[in-house]
Amino acid sequence: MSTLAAALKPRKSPVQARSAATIDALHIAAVQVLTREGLSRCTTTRIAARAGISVGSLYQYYPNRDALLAAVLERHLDGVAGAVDRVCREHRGKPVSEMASALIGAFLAVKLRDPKESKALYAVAGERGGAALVARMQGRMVEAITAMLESAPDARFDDAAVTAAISLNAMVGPVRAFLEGHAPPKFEAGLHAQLVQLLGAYFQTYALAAPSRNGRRATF
Amino acid sequence: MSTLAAALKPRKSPVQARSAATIDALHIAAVQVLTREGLSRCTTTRIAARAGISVGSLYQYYPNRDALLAAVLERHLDGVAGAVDRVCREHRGKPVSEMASALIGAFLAVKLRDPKESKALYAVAGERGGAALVARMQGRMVEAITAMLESAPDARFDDAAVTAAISLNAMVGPVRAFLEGHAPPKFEAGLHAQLVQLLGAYFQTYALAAPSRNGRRATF
DNA sequence: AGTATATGTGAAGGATCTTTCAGTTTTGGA
DNA sequence: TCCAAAACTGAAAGATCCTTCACATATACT
Repeated sequence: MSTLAAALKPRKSPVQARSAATIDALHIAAVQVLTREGLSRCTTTRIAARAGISVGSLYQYYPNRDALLAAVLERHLDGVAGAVDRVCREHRGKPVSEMASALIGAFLAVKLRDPKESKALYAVAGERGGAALVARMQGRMVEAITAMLESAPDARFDDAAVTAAISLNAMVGPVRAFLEGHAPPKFEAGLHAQLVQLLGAYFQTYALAAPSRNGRRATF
Repeated sequence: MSTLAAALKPRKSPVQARSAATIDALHIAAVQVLTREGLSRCTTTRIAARAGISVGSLYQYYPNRDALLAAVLERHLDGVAGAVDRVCREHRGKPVSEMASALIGAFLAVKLRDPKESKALYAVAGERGGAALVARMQGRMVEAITAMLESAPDARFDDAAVTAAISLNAMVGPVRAFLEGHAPPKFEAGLHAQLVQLLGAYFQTYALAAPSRNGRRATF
């Protein structure tokens, strides 16, 4: 384990129920301060105050500010990656159009469950510790999507990993734009449908020629 | 003009050639410090030192740190939006497949011209002043793409603005993932081709039925 | 009840950062 | 050459912020 990684690890684990509640309060407060004040003003003092505890308590569980923020981000990303993992496993062997629809549905569901949290954590994801976490989680998701794609009965991908990475990020882009507030008003209403159309069309590009239907291997 | 907006405006304009050089040096130094130290350690003192000038000079042109960073971001985004504006105007009336290819080519060209700068400025884009700038530029680009899409002879979009916004961000997502380093190794090689395939397929989804070719109105 | 352990407290030291301003140097033109 | 305007300088004041630590309180268990 590198020194840098160690510097972001939690300091000690909760034993009594009381401390678990404290940690929860810290995570919630961190997101709140993040949304209300921004990353630069998201200080340990403010987080602790909002959580209703003292700064000292914060430092019993996290060695520094970044470690706390990283923990909050990790919990969030873990939820997202978990959801993607699950759908991908559940849709192996299904037609690619179903894969697209299911993947998007699951991703949107987790990301939009708590939009404020999702939005706030983008700032953390850009920092030193956050970038590494995001990279790890992206890897996990790409792996899951890749495995799903390779199991498609109606398509063959020459490099499923690349297709998976493109798909994931083609989905991430619009969702992020929506969460961050850049986006025309009618954007939200059509988001799900448009993403399904986008990924659906992309996947069909790799479709195997079907005898009865007029599916075709499109080239651009 | 709001007080907040005024607080991010440059303080005075360069009169002699010397000061224009100083401002350039500041912008370059800001990006360098940003990449080497990260946003939180990207301080006025460090930027000035790297630029080879004193802190006082910095404050003659920008009222505060955020104003400088916003100016750097604005210059960058203006370049990107300008490039997109241009291609979109040049490809009105062309088939959608050409639109997709050209749009992606232009976007990739500006964004990858100086990858370090592009990457570094993501952090700035997330801050208070940056978000507003990004929103403005996104609006400009979406407008340009919308106009282009509506001029397509071989497709009809029921809501071109939404399609434009989705397209833009479906492109932004993967490019950002690449620049930030989350991405499998073979990602870069296929990035351009894959994006063309992605947007091309998406646009074809709105294609008008062509009498001679086997273009079809796909539904998912 | 008594004790060991877990948890919580918050003032204060030390480290940056931001921003100002009184004074110095450079430039362009008379 | 000489001066007024433009540009530059950098030490220092003021404002946070991070983190620690000596001490207080709560909990679980005997």
